[in-house]
Amino acid sequence: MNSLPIDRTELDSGNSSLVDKVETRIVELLREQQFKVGDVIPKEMELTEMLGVSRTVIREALMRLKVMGLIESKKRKGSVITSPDIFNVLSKSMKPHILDQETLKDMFELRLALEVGMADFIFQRINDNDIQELKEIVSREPEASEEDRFFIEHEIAFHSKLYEISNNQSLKNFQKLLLPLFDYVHNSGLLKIPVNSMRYVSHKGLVDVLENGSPELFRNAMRNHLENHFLRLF
Amino acid sequence: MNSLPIDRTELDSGNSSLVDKVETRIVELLREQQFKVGDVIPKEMELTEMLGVSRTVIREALMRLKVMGLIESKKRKGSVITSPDIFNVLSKSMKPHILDQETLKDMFELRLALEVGMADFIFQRINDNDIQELKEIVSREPEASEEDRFFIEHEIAFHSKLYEISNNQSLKNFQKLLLPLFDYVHNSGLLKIPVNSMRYVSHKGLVDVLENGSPELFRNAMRNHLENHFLRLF
DNA sequence: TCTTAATTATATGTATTACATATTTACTTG
DNA sequence: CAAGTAAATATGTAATACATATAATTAAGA
Repeated sequence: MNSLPIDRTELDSGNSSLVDKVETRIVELLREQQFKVGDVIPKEMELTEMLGVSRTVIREALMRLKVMGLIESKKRKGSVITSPDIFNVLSKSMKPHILDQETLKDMFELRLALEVGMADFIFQRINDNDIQELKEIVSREPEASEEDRFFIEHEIAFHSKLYEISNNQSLKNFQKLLLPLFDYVHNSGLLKIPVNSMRYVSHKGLVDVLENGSPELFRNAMRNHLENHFLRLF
Repeated sequence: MNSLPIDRTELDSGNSSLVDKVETRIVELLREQQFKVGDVIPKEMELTEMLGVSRTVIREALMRLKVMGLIESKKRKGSVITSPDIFNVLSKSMKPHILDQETLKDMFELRLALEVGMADFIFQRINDNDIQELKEIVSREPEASEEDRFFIEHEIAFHSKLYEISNNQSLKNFQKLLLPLFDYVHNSGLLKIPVNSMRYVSHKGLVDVLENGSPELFRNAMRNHLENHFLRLF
């Protein structure tokens, strides 16, 4: 394996540092050479020689790839290509206290859109066991207007199960990622109208639709179930 | 500003390196001290003293925060807190040639769910100008079954406008992020049935619903419009 | 011969030091 | 007082040394 040294002339530069270039170059390299998940990439020292920069720079570039989830490094073994768990990556920058309000609101909306829109996947993949589980979850729910904290827990349990049924790992991860944001958004005063725990369509109602209805009916039911959230936004 | 040195005892360790701990500690610090967007954080040398580790380690930790978009660093000035553009962060790890097939499929599904689910936001925020623009886009579309490349461009133009109407920046960024994936997925042989450019509901049909219909009708129309994509998945 | 324990080699992880570079601040000089 | 120049400062890059974990190999023991 071979490669030309990094071009240090400041043609494009002004904003791109040496590490920037090296990072880009390494990613190019990995693609050119058709590296696949599981392959070990060249050692740090090999890269320093190939690109003609110090190990410090190589390490910072590799560190970035690591943070992005593109590689994992192990002592003695070197670094290997990994398929990034992109939502895990995202979760790293999801610090509610740092995200600006607009983004928080955006994410909140995104969640609502997803839950309404994933009806077809749920219907395609749901089985009798899932229905049973959902019924059990519903049966364990307390009567309306109990402990707030308690209420939210059951809310999460139910909706998490739906994500699970979707059998879409990225979607599941996305939800896990969004959960911590909700508390924050709920308490941030970001939404206009205070929360109203009365729901137009209950969890039980949703299960009924899942059992006997259609994706179309479910979308509408879910939309109604989330009515309060939508109202708070508009 | 003050802080105890990092605890180097390998209590939890086994997986967490020194940089891991330092990274966590710095984020804690920023939260404890209520740092807000725009604030400059302590200099690298201050941090080395505060935490009792080398500048190398501090730099690697800061580098991570930089990659996550939590800070930006400028020479002489130091590092300042920034509100992360989370989808820009995400785009960094979105290398289609590295993502595994399952994730690609997941993302494809995620897009479909979003477009069906965002009906309420579109309806809430659409205005007459938007309708006009959409009509113009539709009027510029070629007859069915023309150049494939051409067809896709118009497809993108139309759907991008919908995201725009949603007035949700994160959603827009998300779409921009997903676009490059589609070519890849389309050509990857990942989906079962070949693409069929015939659509059950046309773009013109969608605009009609936007003008005279309801969110509910629009969800169904969009679901039908995307029928081929759903079919290819199931 | 096979299993297990000790040894070694290797690549990443951490530390230290030095110098480069950009940019703000302060100073000098006309 | 303005303009240009020098100093100070914090990040960026480099080089080197040692620490540490672990894969690979070899040696020991059953």
